[in-house]
Amino acid sequence: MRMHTASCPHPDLFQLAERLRSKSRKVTGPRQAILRVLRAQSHPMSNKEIFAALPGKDCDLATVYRSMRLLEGAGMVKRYDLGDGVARYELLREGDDGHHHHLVCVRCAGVVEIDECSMREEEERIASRNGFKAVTHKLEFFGICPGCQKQVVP
Amino acid sequence: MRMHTASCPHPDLFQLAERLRSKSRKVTGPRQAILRVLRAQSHPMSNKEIFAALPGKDCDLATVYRSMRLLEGAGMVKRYDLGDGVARYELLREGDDGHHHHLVCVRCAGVVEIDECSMREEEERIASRNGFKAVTHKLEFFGICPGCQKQVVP
DNA sequence: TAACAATTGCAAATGATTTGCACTTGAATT
DNA sequence: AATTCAAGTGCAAATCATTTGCAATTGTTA
Repeated sequence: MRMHTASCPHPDLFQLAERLRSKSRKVTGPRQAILRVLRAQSHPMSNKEIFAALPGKDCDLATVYRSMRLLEGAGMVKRYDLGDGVARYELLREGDDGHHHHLVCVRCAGVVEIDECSMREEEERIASRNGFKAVTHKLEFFGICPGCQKQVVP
Repeated sequence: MRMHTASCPHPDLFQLAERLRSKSRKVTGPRQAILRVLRAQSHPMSNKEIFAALPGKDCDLATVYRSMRLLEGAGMVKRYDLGDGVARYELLREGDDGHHHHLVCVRCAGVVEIDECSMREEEERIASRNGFKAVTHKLEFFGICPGCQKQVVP
């Protein structure tokens, strides 16, 4: 299934490579291949999905795992947890913190990107009410998508 | 670390046992022990934590896992995902769907229960905007608790 | 109290993710 | 262009949380 929001312009590969180099990280073949895969998707992808989408067997699955952790640390991708115990990643644009949410279909696992987030006030309220600092949140929505609503289920 | 909100009256063991029997589930030793442990806590507990809190080695860890899944299916506990890949459970009162959120300290992992939830409208908005039905959400907050703010960190 | 499905313990199987280690390979430097 | 070496990689084995097969046990019900 495919449910895209407006295509968002991902950074080009050259820029991505520069971002890596600027952090004294090598721009290796596997990393380029992985970034190319991520650029082609606007939805979160799991390590396995990324691995499977590599055109030639460009690298080992372990390298995908390592690369994603590195890219996350470098602030180039953001990790999301969509409820099944699997990490998923989305490429970030420079300067973007990637804070947004997802609407996941519980039947087909299709994902819709939800760009607005109206939780800032709520965070402040919760922070001050409980004496916490630096309050953030994770929020994901779940439901049944239009396509799956038509499906007959037993 | 301990951060309790007002103590909430958990169902008594007799009532819990009845709820099990009414679903033709056996009220076994391990299950009673597990329910006793859950009753003593008002914060989500992982399977391991529950297992460790069993007074005598009342049962196998696998049995805790199986029991928690059963209790979840029976609507007697609710499962929460607090961001580390570990399932945690809280006992529910009869008729309560247990929908609420948590404020988790990223330093000490202490948990504060957040009882209000102002997301109903947001759910509706997101449902209608995207043609989804039965939209729900998962939301958890993270921050630094008062205690940890005082700690000196390198 | 017999009869039986529901439960349990134990060990082995999963599935996602990480890691040890010896072998490459970018990229900065001669 | 060749040298150098930390960073990166493949592969296999190790972890961690969780599940499952199976034979033995135990609530419940008749």
